Amino acid sequence: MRTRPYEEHVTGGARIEYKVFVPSKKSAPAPGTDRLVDKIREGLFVTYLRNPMVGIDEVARHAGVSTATVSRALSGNGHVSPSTRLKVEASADELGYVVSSTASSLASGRMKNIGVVVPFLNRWFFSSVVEGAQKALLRGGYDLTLYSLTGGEAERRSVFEHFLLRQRVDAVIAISLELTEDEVARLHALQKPLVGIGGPIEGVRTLTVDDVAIARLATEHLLALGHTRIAHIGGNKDLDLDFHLPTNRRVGYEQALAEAGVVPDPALFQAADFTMGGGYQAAKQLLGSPYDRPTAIVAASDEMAIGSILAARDLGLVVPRDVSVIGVDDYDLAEFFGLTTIAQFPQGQGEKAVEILLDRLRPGQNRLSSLNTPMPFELVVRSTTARPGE
Amino acid sequence: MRTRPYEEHVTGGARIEYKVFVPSKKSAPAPGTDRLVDKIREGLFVTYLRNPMVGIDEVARHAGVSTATVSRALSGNGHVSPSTRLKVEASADELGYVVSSTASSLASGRMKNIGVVVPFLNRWFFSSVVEGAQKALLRGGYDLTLYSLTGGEAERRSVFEHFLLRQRVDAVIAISLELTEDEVARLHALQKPLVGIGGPIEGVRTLTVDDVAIARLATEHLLALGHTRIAHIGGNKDLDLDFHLPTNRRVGYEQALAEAGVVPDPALFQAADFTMGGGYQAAKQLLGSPYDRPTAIVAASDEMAIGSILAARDLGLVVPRDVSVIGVDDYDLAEFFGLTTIAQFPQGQGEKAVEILLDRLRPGQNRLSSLNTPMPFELVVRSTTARPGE
DNA sequence: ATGAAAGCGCTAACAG
DNA sequence: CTGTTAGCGCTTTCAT
Repeated sequence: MRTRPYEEHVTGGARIEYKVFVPSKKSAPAPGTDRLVDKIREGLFVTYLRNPMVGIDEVARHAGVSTATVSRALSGNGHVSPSTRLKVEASADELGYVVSSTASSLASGRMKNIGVVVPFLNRWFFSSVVEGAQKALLRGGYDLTLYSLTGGEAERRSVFEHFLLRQRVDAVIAISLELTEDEVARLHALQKPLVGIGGPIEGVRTLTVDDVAIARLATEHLLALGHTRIAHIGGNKDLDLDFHLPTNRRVGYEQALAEAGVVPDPALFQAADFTMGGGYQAAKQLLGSPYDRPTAIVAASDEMAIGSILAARDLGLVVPRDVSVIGVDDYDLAEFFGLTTIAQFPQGQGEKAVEILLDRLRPGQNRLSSLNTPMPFELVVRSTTARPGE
Repeated sequence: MRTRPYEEHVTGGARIEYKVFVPSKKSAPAPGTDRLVDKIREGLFVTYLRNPMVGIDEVARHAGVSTATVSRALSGNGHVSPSTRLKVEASADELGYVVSSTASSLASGRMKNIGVVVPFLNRWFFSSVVEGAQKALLRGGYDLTLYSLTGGEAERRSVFEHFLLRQRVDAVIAISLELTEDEVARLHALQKPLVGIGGPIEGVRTLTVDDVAIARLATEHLLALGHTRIAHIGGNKDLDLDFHLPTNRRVGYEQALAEAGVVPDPALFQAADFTMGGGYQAAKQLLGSPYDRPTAIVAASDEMAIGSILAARDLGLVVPRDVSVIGVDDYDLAEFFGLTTIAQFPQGQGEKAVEILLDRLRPGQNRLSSLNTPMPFELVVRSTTARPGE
């Protein structure tokens, strides 16, 4: 960018002369004159319209110090006397100086930016994690660059072979991604911290919920209420995106039964796809039998649980009188349906991941801690579970 | 970054010597040896583990040309003979060269990154728009930096006063944000293209759906089926985040009625908060009256429409026999509930916004086109609407 | 079509 | 605690 003319990037076609922002007190604003352009004419924006073009040297000159001091004062790296710091901050403020992140990054090697990779964005769990991460990053002054792998294999490759390698990010968070060895290798080659959420990845620091324990807790809740014919709606194996989540939840369910001395009945298991529609179908199947039907259902996700509730209603069964239902997630609609569930805290997971990363990024803090950090979960009892009818 | 030691950033605590990646064919891999570390030892990764540290000059030397030529060949800016281009590309590939985005940005002024600002991420509409934008950006080689304003006023200010000004983005997409004049001014001061999705912002190029027309279409569908007692569940005024969306949809509803010679009955309007729970309450209210109850409901969102369906069921009414329901959005669960709705295409909106922006960013293409681009919508007839009972 | 060289705007040794 | 200065790794003019 040598001689890029100042006018080239004017937005929206409305050219505004930022340089003429001097309050013109003489002409009192006509009443009702509150359109943007008028306000600008009135100079009302003069205090906060900053010119992104002022550089560190102008600030230095204005404050009567060297650029190095300005850098130190504004970034907090290195020692500056309180008085100089104040001077510099005042100058920067007055001139509307904002550091150029590219220049800063090139010189320092820090990007103040982290990459977040998700399989989809359009699902409650993922968008919640991202939201949590975003919030935590903002607090730390970091940007979040999002990579959603929705577009299939080609897109995925492009992200891992290109985008993540551009030296754009200080670290990477991979959410619910079963990374291939190839991808892990690339990420390691980046020499940047990496944390996964959702399932152990070999050689990667990961946040996981204990899916076995979750399912066990859900089942135990039902057992404690007196149920013994407890069905389970879980996942089919080919739901690859979440590790062994379906399997683990099934194991937890069976463990709880076993501990209570109940023999799991294979007829009481149904596989579904973690959606409401899937849960609906599965539940219809389960609840169809009028004699030997289960008195309770443990669904591996809230969406499937809600589907089950709707299926029960359509069969003329009353929840929880005729059948109790418990889910996992505590998602958006769980409360509306009064669903008893095991809450996970995806926002918290996002925040935690960021916390770990920023900690790692802080110089000197090279603690490696454990490779696997367990995340909390919690039984939330609402109104879809009760003691079984006599 | 002067003397940052190479080892400082090793990930996950597992130090791997990338330099020893020479295939050691002699020792045949022991059967079953497919752990990552072993594969690395076997040199299997040698072809695609790229060293992010190789610079443009190494490539230049390797290809026997100047760095300028490498830059031109790889970026596509400026002319390079086909043969040299090939040579350069081969060298880059072989050495695993990836341009440093910071250096490139600093020199060129282009960031290859655009900022996307959303009020929430955790809602179907927003995450869908973002997903669409992401996909389109990836195709164009751009990164997406996400700013979710979930955290309230302070966070919002921080984004507009700080993050967006760091010269990080080439352009900004603001989704469903009623920007203050202050914020618009700041964004304009950035001198970067800006497009809004969801509602006209003064002086900003915007993509909007015609909410009046949408509601009219929905209402006309019901009218055409023979309904005349048509209720509307809309929004209360203080749903500020979406411009005059609630009002506009109500206007469209009333227009359609008027055109059909039906006088809108104020008793047939209910305000709700666009959620399922809100729609449920509102519909109970509407459908509670046994005599004069509406035969159809136009809900301003699918979630409220689904709430209405559930309310109808709970009142013992059958949809669509006793009451027809139509929504707006065509969101996730619409299909499961068989909901007739007016589809919007949020992904398409995201893609379109990106398209406009990238077009603007292309040198020479300073066409300003219209300030307001209408987005498509479409009636999707499913099974919650039918002719009214006799 | 290609090369030489001057920056882009900042940071961090190093010296004082 | 502060200033001087040498880069960070590219892009782009200008000259050839």
